[in-house]
Amino acid sequence: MIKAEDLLKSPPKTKLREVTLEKLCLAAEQIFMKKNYYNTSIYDIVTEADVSIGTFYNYFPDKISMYKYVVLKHGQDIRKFIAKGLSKTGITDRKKMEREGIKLYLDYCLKNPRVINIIWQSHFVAPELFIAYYDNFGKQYEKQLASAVAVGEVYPADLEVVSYMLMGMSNFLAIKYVEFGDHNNLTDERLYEIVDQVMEILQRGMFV
Amino acid sequence: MIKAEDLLKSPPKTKLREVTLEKLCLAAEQIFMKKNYYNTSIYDIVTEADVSIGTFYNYFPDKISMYKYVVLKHGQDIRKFIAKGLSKTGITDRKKMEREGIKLYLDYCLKNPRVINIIWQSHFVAPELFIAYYDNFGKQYEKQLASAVAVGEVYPADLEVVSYMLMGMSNFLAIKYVEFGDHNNLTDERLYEIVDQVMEILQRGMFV
DNA sequence: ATAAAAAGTGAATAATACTTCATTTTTTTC
DNA sequence: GAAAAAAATGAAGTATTATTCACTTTTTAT
Repeated sequence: MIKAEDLLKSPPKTKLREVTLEKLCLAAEQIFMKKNYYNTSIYDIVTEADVSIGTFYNYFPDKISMYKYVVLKHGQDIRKFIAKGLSKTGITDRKKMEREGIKLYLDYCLKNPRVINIIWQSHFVAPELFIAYYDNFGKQYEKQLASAVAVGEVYPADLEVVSYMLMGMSNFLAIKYVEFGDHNNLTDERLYEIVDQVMEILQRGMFV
Repeated sequence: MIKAEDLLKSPPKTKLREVTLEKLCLAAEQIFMKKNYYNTSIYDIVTEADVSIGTFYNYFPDKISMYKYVVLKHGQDIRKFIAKGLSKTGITDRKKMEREGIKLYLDYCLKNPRVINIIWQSHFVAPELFIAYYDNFGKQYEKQLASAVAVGEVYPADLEVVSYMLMGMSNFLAIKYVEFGDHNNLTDERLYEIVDQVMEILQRGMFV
């Protein structure tokens, strides 16, 4: 299993090294998202980060390693955001949790409008990361669903299929309403309406 | 609205021009899928197509136009495949149609294992195509759902949300079972099991 | 058969960008 | 505060590749 830290030329031990690494990452994130991996030059990154080209190679062995580093970090970020958001509410009812989870996911995408883009890029910049990302997400989903089934809150089913269904739904809704549309126009009420729609179908199905 | 034909340097009027164009497209499709847009050089394409570099520029003004051409053609292909497959069955019941539609979509992805890949690439190679593709697909979905609502086969709902939910599901299942897994190991029975799982949830929901 | 039009060719051009490394600057240590 | 270690620098090397264009070959039309 690939770890973000293994992609660095050496682990940041000093304060300065930490600061510069952070500058580089923020810049890379920014530009990888705005343009894309292949249209982003190292010159672009170091210019935005306000360091020299040599410095870049002081931290990462090559361009692809830096990209992977950023993607892995971002994945951690989303998961943390949702996990924290969920635990804060104290909800245990699975249906309410699902609702809140979808809401939190869309929220995150709204606050970081291009985050899906950067993760989706990995689909063909570094496919193994893409697979690992959704595998991971999916497995966690499955686990939670399994315990919900155990206490009779969710119908027994092939939970792998169910988790990919749910991930697909959330992802496409995020793409539609955050990326396609003008996400500044997406009010909180509208977001709740969308989530409610989804929940209604997950509750009683779509066919009469 | 961008049309595939407008991307050609001139419309193929002679037989020879049609043949060479087809050779180029097949080669490009092949390689764009195996590698990706940015890792594919024009030299790669013309070598596979067994023509010269000059010939390439005889047909397309540049690399991006050729890519767009291939994506647009592929989009037409999928839609035709599903529409034809559906009309052949003669089904009118919306639930059965949905089932068959999802099955056909996964079938298409199985037969063209990297087709999602090439369309998803457009997400950041040519975002306007990506948006148009799903917009189009989604609108058609909506229309069909609307008539199903009219005859009382589907619950009234925000059909835009519903169609993106359905597209997201299908896409992610295709990715999971066609791309991630070893798609040669995916039997027809397993495919039907997956579709049945989906339908069960769309029928009665997932929450007890 | 011949002239004109269409199609094909590939060497040369031009531009971009990844990466290296010898040197300089800054920070830390004693 | 001097020596050593860490970090930063950016010009130069190397490589790739999209695109052009003057020329050749093939096809079509008369």
